[in-house]
Amino acid sequence: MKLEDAAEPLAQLGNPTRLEVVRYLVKAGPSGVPVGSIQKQLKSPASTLTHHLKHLKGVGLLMQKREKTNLWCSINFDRLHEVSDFLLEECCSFSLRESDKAKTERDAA
Amino acid sequence: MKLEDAAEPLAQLGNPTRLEVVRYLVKAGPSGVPVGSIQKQLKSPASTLTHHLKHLKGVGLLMQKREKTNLWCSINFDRLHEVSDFLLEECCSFSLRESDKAKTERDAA
DNA sequence: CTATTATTTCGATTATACTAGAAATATTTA
DNA sequence: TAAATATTTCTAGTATAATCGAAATAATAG
Repeated sequence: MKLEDAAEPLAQLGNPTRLEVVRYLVKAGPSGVPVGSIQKQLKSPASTLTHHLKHLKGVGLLMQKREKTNLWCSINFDRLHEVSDFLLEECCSFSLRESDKAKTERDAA
Repeated sequence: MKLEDAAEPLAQLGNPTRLEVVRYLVKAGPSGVPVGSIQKQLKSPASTLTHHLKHLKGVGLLMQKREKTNLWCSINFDRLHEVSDFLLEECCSFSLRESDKAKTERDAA
């Protein structure tokens, strides 16, 4: 995953309300929950919630599927994984290099 | 790490310029680099960069240490790890529960 | 003390994000 | 078709963020 592609999802996850939505959807699992359930859970006005869901959908973190009157929302686990992987690569890339350096130093001694 | 504590660092990482700063600092390792090096690398105006560094410092992702005329910046690896761990917990928590559910279903059969 | 280099603060501009009520739309049920 | 429920769009106010030049400050070297 490229930096430019990681920045947007990270920014979206950086909003407390949206992060709560994500946490709630992760707990809900692949089947997801209707918008209304999220609304009740977060006690958020419907229009505000719609706004946030649009953002999450926009960066591919959210999937939606209509069934009867309800719109079911679920997390795109793959996408969320990509983002966390990106961060993990970023913050662990030095540790790896450090190990190499340590090895190099041992070899030199 | 609590959701409220994760949202702010995530938001800061969500800015492309700051994410580049972070990536550059990760590559630089624990010793870090002076502000001026980041400035040259990113070709960012000094005042803009200062602004972004202040943000990263504000959420504990950046550490600074003066030495002669230079101000050396380095990543707080622990903090960055905390953030990526938070995301990882979020996106993996279901997989775990799914395994449990699958086991439960097998047991029931 | 002066000059030099590094970095920050100030200030102003412009852009983007958050919030939420009211009205509109969509979908199902009676 | 009418009523009920779920969700979205519209709209607008308010707040926060990004940008960067110019001037100010900090730290050292000569």
